[in-house]
Amino acid sequence: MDKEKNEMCEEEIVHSASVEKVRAEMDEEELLYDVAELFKVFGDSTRTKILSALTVMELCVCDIAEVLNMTKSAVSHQLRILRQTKIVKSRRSGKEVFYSLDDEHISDIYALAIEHLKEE
Amino acid sequence: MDKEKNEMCEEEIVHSASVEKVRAEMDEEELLYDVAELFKVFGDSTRTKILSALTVMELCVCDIAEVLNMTKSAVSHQLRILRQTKIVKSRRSGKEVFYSLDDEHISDIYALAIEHLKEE
DNA sequence: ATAACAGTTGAACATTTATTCAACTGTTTT
DNA sequence: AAAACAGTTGAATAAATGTTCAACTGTTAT
Repeated sequence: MDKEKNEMCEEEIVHSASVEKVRAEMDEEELLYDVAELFKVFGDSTRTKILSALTVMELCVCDIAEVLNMTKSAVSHQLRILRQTKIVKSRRSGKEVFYSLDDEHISDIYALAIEHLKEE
Repeated sequence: MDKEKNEMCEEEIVHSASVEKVRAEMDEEELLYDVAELFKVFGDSTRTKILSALTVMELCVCDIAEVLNMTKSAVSHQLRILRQTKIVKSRRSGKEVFYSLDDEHISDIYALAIEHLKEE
């Protein structure tokens, strides 16, 4: 069943040439989903705080919680997301688990955003 | 009222030196909120699709809706977010409103993310 | 003036997601 | 072996967010 007139432009009225050109030249849909997923990870202030802290030095969960003034549980949940996306890595040392940045591309993207925001 | 023992590390056990160093050297909290807000805009596949399409060429709302196979309303809502954050700009031409990329820093960040994802 | 179309907007709805809470694992110390 | 601590995890709750729907504005054509 077709979409209603009110919700979709008529074939004739749409700039068909533009639509076709864009469809041919824009990035693959799958890649664009991945881009969104990647940025989603940075789109939370708890996680940007964790990343900023880890830019300074390696830290255990307890120290991150102390720096952010949050519970270990909340921090751990966010660290799991950062670990799963390969943005941070962890190593155990006795009872403690130390986290550090894993991906340098990520630092570059992060730094570029900071630079952009500071310029305003 | 203090947080419960179970939820916050004891002062003595936390690595106080690390915590102080990180607190002194990490980015300002306000900046980190802004970073998160900026990335949040890229953290949605509808918006990454719109940005990828506008990288190819300027487009009216109707064409974007056609390319993404979405309603004009849904696209317009997302365009508003991109406009408010100064990532895209618009110009009216008759009945149509054309959108294009506004900020080149943004294109750089976007390109860096694409590059990162393509390398894997 | 009226109809038709492009686009916008607010409210409702559905989905996602961050934090809390409680229970759990693993390591060290006594 | 038991207690103590660091960290993890799943379920529940609360908050944020994307899409739909319907009504609206603004422009052009009849």
